[in-house]
Amino acid sequence: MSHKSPDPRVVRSRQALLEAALAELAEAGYAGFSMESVAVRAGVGRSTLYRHWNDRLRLVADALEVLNVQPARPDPAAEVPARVRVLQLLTHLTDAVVHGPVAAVLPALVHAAAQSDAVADFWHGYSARRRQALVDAITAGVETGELRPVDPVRAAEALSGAVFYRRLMTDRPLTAAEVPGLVDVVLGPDA
Amino acid sequence: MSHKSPDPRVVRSRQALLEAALAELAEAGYAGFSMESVAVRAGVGRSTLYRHWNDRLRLVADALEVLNVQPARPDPAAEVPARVRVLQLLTHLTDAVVHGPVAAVLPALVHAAAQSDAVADFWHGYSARRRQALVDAITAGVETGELRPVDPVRAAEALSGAVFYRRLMTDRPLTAAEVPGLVDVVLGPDA
Amino acid sequence: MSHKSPDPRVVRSRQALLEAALAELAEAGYAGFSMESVAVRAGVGRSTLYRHWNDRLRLVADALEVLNVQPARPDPAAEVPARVRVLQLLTHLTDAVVHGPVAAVLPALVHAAAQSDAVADFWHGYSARRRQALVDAITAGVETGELRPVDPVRAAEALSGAVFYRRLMTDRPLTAAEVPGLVDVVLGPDA
Amino acid sequence: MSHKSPDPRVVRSRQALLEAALAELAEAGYAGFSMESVAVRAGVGRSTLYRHWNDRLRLVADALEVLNVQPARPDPAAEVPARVRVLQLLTHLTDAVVHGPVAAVLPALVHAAAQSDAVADFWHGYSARRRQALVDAITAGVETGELRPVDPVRAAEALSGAVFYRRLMTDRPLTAAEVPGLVDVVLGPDA
DNA sequence: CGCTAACCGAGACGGTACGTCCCGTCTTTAC
DNA sequence: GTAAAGACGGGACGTACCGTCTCGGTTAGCG
Repeated sequence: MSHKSPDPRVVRSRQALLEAALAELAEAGYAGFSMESVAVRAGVGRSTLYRHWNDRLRLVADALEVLNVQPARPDPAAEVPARVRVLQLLTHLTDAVVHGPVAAVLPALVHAAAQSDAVADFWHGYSARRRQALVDAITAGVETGELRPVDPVRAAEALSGAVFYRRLMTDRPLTAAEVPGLVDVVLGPDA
Repeated sequence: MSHKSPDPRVVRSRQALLEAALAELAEAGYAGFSMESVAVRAGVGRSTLYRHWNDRLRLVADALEVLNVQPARPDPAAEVPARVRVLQLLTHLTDAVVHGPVAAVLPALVHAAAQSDAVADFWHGYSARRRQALVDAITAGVETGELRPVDPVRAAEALSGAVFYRRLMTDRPLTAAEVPGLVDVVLGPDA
Repeated sequence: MSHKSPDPRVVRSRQALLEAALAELAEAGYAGFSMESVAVRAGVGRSTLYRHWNDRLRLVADALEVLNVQPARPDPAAEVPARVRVLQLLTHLTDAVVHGPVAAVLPALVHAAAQSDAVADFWHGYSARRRQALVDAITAGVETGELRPVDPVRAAEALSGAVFYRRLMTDRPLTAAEVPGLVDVVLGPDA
Repeated sequence: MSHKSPDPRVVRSRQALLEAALAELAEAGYAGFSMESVAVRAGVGRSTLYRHWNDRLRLVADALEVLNVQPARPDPAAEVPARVRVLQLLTHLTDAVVHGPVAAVLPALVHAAAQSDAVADFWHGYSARRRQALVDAITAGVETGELRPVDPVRAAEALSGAVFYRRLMTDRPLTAAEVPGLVDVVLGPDA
């Protein structure tokens, strides 16, 4: 059971590089993303960068893992109504998709995922986890009869989809004010 | 009365370059899009390419215009039920998003639109037109009472959004078989 | 026996181009000499330039012909002493090699002559004519006994050579004040 | 006491590039001198060339340093008569100017010196050193009374000048057979 | 506590693509 | 019918990064 304790220098370098990569991604976009800049930004030799990631897309994927923080699971005792929970989640997504750290990188991510399996894995997993929270909330609402009996998976896709659609295929991303109307359409109007 | 007929050489070059640019975009994505490759692909001198477009993004935008073909408006006399019309449109989109000519450039397009206003204009306009057909169909259905009274715009976004969502944020694009289920969720189950 | 009367436009173009070529040569040197610039300078289409000269070196050579004006032959009745005549010629050369129109072009000419037979022909001929005046003067002086019995050809080469040597192989071209000293060395001191 | 030992790769590249530059200069002249060709000739990446010299003229100047080898000073004990020494030097020059390594680059050198101070410094220095040997020999001869009392500097210029003149301004460079005649003219006939 | 192995930065290396400039040839249009 | 305009393929320019590599210099942790 040898605990290969990691060299602290390695830890330091990796950390600095991941942060630098994220910053570079946000600033320069995915096109325009330069390994050189990342290394400089991190105050690290270019060779050190390549020692840890010889694939720029893996670097990007790893850097994005840091964003991979789930919105807190609801306190099961909190007994929030399903519809409210859905509104919370969607409002959060609506915001994240415009102002969050992922926002800056979103179009690049969509593109990169089409080029690299590693990025695709990350991105699909990330999306799946986000979506799952929505599915759970809808499922709960359907089970308690609070919501009409929709297919929760399909409904979650429609709801999330609308948010991303407005962000990526139109010039006006969804606003918080429009979220209730969206929920009405998919889950039925508030009783 | 001068007809300023354009130099045929110019016509030939422009055409070849636009086609090449589209092919390059589909194959290499937006990052990885190389002016050099486009010129070679078009069998045209590199300087000729730069003579016509010294901005890669304008080239991409111009190249995409070729995709800008309207789906035929429905024959108003055809009297197709609204739900069927929606299913037709969505099934077509589901397919287009995976196999159509746009499919190949879709992720690149999303990325490029984030970099260039010209590309964004094209892409948003293109999406808006597609969406409008859906909005029209839903509106008609709601007016005749055939569909439940949803906000047609929101509904169209949810439906289109789901299709793009599955294409870009998951590893399993929506299949034709899943379309009816999706429509059930948003427009209510078939009576 | 038709006298192909020359198109006046052609005359005009040729003239403008030759002047422009000379100016360009003086300004940009032989390296840096651009056909494009010459055409622009002459206010003439680039194709017009190539119609008349498809070889840049021929253009240069032709442009230089304009400089090919002989210093006036001495009035034979003027009876200038040979030594004075030599001093006149050398002083003129000393000046021409620094301030004259040829001066600007001199190093380029030497170089170009090594690359192009056409330029070499011009340049060698030009030099020969200049030198001949010197040879004639020296020959006359030797014949009259005014100068010591030197080989006039060799002497002319030594005198001219010294002037060019100082211009091209040192950073201090020969000055007018140094000319008499030079003549002393080659033709013997003034009696 | 750090010996900052130079990277052997750098040494190798620089050496190869300098040789290639000289060869290119000899072959293509100064105009026609192509950085690209130099890199190819040296079997070195183009970027490596630019890493070391981003200025073509500095490259040329550096490349010429290799020619900068002094002709052996005469053995002072050798007691060669001044006239013989002069003949030796001039014959050597006559040959060097046609067949030597400098010969190949001579016209290019004259031109390049007019463009670049660095090249000019090299070239003028090089010429000065060559000339000095001649000046020394003549001075010695004048002091011993072996030669008539000429200005040694002027005489050296006339002698060297004649050699270069014949090489650069005529189509028949001076031959060894003509050297004695030249010396006769400048230093007086052999007693 | 000193040695060895790893990790480090610096940066050279051969490349590729960039966007610009000019080449010399050519076609088209205007006078 | 000639000239001007300018498109064409081509090639070199000098720059920026790429990903690989060699180089000494440090630093860590094991023995």
